This record gives sequence, C-alpha cells and structure tokens, in this order.
Amino acid sequence: MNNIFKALGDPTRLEIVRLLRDKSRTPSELLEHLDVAQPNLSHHLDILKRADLVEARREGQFIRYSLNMSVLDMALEYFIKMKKRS
Amino acid sequence: MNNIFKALGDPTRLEIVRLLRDKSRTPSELLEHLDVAQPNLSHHLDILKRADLVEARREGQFIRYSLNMSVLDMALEYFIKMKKRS
DNA sequence: ATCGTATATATACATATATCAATATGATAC
DNA sequence: GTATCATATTGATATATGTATATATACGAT
Repeated sequence: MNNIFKALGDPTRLEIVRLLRDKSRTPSELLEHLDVAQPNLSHHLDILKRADLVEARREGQFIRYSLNMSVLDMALEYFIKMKKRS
Repeated sequence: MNNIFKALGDPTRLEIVRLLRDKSRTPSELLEHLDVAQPNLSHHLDILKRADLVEARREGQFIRYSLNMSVLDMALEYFIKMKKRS
C-alpha cells in the first residue's frame, strides 16, 4: 500500500496519472504534455508500473500505457475504510 | 496533493496513520506500538503535520495527535474523481 | 529476405538532492 | 529536576534528473 502512495508522491508521476486518466497514451504522447527528458519519463513509468498503477502493452512500434483501475480501487478502499473507523 | 501521497509513502507513517485512525494519541503512546526511536517518530509526525494529515494540540505536558479528516476526504475525492473519468 | 535507416522506448551511468535513522542536544510543562 | 517532545547534525541510502547509449520495431530499397 505504501508503495502505491510512494509512486503517487511525485509531481511528475501524478501528472502522468492525470494524463492517463483521460485515455491511455504512449510515452511519446505523454512527452508532449510533460517537461521532462525522455529517459526520465521512462523511469517514472517504470516506477508506476512496478507499483501496479499502470499497465503497458506493446502496439507495434509503440507501447501504450494505461491506468490499472483495480489498484486505484484499492487506494479508494483504503480511504473509505479510514472514514468508517472515525 | 502529491505531498499527501508523499507523506503516506512511508511504512512507518502509514502505520502511524493506522494507529491514529482508531483514536488520537500522544507520541509516547505511539511509541509503544512502533519500533522507532523517539526523535525519529517526532520527525515523521512533523512530516505528517506539514502535509496536514495530522493535527497536534498540546494537553499540558503531552501533545495529542489526531487525523485531519478533511485532508483524508480530499484524498478520497481524488480517487473518486479518477473513477468517474474512466 | 536482409540491409540500412528512422522512430520509439529502455537502460546505464553520473551527479545532485532528498530521505531516513541514529545520536546528541534543547525546550517546555510539571 | 524529570518527563515529554522537538530540533539539529551526521551519515547512509534512495531518488530524481540529465546525457549517452542500447534495444526493438517499422519500413523502404536492394
């Protein structure tokens, strides 16, 4: 659980998640909206992938990244449970 | 927003939040449940406080920490909105 | 079919910075 | 003076970012 938050605890990655919220995108598409170097983006995507927040699937020449909703559900559940106890 | 996640992205702090979910506690009470040195706990509490996740109020000799529910609501909202777009 | 080239993405490496944990010290309330 | 808690400092480790390089795919020419 803390890995999910850790992955979200960076402004660039939070922005990536925001962009993927609308639709799945390729790294090069993401680069158009972000002010980071390409290898840097690649690294952030790797962290998000390892936290299971995003999924990658190859589409020919491209790789398409999308949000993993089930992990986002877990995070949502976390806060819902927190409320219940209070 | 990313500061909230950043604050939650550490196992010790997540455990502190879990403990405060039940009831507000003083640092010395928290220490009974955590395997960290006192100054270390103090530092973690400071991070949580700066992220507005917890509030501190002095009670004589003690300081009582409690969860700030409104910020937790914000986090909850964040994930709810994420779902809506998908 | 393979060779060369362009494009998309990842990896390696170096470096700066941030984070964490431990120890020591300081401040406040009793 | 003692208990509770915070702050400062230090050192180790992790993280973020940039540059350079490598890998994978696509595609056209031969």
